[in-house]
Amino acid sequence: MRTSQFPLQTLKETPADAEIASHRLMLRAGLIRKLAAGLYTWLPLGLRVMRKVERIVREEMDRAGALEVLMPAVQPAELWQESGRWEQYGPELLRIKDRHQREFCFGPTHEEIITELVRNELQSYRQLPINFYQIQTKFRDEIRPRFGVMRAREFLMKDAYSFHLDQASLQETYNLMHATYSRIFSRCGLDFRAVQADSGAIGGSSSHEFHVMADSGEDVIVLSDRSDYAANIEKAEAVAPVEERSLPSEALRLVDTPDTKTIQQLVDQFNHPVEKTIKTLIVAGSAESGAPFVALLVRGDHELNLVKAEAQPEVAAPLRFALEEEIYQAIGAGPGSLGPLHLPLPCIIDRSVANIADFSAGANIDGKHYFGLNWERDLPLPRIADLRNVVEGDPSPDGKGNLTIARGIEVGHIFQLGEKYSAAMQASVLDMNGQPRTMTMGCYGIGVSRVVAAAIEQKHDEKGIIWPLSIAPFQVALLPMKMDKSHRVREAVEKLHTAMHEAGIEVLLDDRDVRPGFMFADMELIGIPHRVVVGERGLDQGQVEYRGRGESENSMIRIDQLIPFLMDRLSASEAV
RNA sequence: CGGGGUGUGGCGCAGUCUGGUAGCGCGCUACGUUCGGGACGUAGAAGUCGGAGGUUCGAAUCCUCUCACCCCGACCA
Repeated sequence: MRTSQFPLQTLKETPADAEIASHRLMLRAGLIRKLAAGLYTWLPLGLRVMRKVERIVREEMDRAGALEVLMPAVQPAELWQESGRWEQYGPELLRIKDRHQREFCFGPTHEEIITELVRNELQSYRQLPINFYQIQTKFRDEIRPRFGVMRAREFLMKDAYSFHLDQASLQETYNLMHATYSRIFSRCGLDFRAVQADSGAIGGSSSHEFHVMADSGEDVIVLSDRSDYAANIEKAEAVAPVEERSLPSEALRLVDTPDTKTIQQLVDQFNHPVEKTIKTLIVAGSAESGAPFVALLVRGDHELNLVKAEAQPEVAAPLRFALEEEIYQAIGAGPGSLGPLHLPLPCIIDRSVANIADFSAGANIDGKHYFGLNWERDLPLPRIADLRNVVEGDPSPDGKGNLTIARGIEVGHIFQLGEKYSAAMQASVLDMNGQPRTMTMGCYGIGVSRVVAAAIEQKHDEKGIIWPLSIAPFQVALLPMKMDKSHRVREAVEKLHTAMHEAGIEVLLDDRDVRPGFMFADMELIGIPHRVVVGERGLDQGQVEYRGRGESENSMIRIDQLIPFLMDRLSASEAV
């Protein structure tokens, strides 16, 4: 390919509304252009990258025995009503009507559609297990689309759905998909981790997310320093402290704290250790709790884990924090003065809260706190649960090592759906006894367009993108110096271009009439992994210059050795 | 949804407070000089100032409505 025939729509200036590196670079390198909030056009250069990711995904899914299908993007409301999600899904579901006023949605996911297909097409257990996948455009009307294609509304996704007669078969395919995803992201040249994830309301025994490691990632993941334990912080268990709770050593006292509304003020004003403070959070109670509100207690230096909180039977789902007026009405004191003693609400405390002695908490009277509180002396021990986010240094839940915290970009998610959709939509096959059996399902997604952004987020420098070879839009940039003036350079470059082409190398020849610095800057911005410069200087010695995108020094290569040299470089990183 | 902000050639911005008929940089076109790390000169093309209505002799600028986009808010006890 020649740049004269391939628009490099690069920008020298940084677009105003791009906040993170990948978004900026995707715009500057001319990979994408925004049409509207969360909607992007992929330019030729960007599409080449996305197609490469797609191809890797497709090859590995095929290799794992999955079968490609293509389902409609627009889906009838009836199927969503059947699964119950027409009501459950909020405004994120883009609902549309056709000319007959029939309701449809633009699919954010395809469980209903594949289940509808499979219940009609499959009749026998002999046809199971089976795994269908597609690579297709999804639409989710995100509250706040941002970061370019990282969190866009319209995006390209690979989604797969497997169907099984029993859990053992599902587990087998699940494991296969786990391995397949690992191969996919390895082949994409990314530093990633598979982490245990919350399977949410869907249930099921197992769920893993695949994260590309990057400091700008929106997800917090925790890793053990001594084992392969890895989990999303939403899921990571904060294990109970092993040491016994200390015995009470202080007397209970009620203290005037008129200017103490926050934990920080309590710590500062009373020189009180933050580990001996309690945060009392009021959330809406479930029908089961029998109370309008429920109190959740975590240590002052800890954060409530929303997923864990919502999972408590006493807590209403979705989780809702009480408003200030509601707190006054229910307790008679405002936030900032709440605590477990004389609290007229059901109470659940975090494991670490159960373990402190001589602690402080609000007195449920405005402007007053208790100090020297002790469980089982001053008040009974409430129900104990794991409610908090783990923090750096906490013991790993698998008992091996301590936890470290990192950030990641979720690019893949696999989970076991069980019978949620197959039961609701009556998708069954006849088993070996001729009896109908509801199929059990697995579901496996990869955000293809997000992988492109995540790769940039992980691999870039101040000059631009540094593509992993396997997903680079071109493998080699071929840059002639003063081609217009020098017949030798022109001849040499044309010969090399042809030779590379014949060797199957994806080469981009920069035949624009621009100054060298311009070419260098553009090729670095768009991140071509290998660069070959042909100039009079080198030709005098029968040489050309080579430099890898991540390198800072040139190597001189003899012209007749260039193709083998490049082939060597290209195959070195092909191996997985 | 609540709060804040921005809409002016393809991109980045000034001009708006204090009304007088639109400007800068990048990019683009042509020619010339240059050219191994985003060159320079000369000459050009390109904007109903987001939209609608109003005030005024006159509106990018003031008023009303509206649309779009961006940022913040989902831990606070």
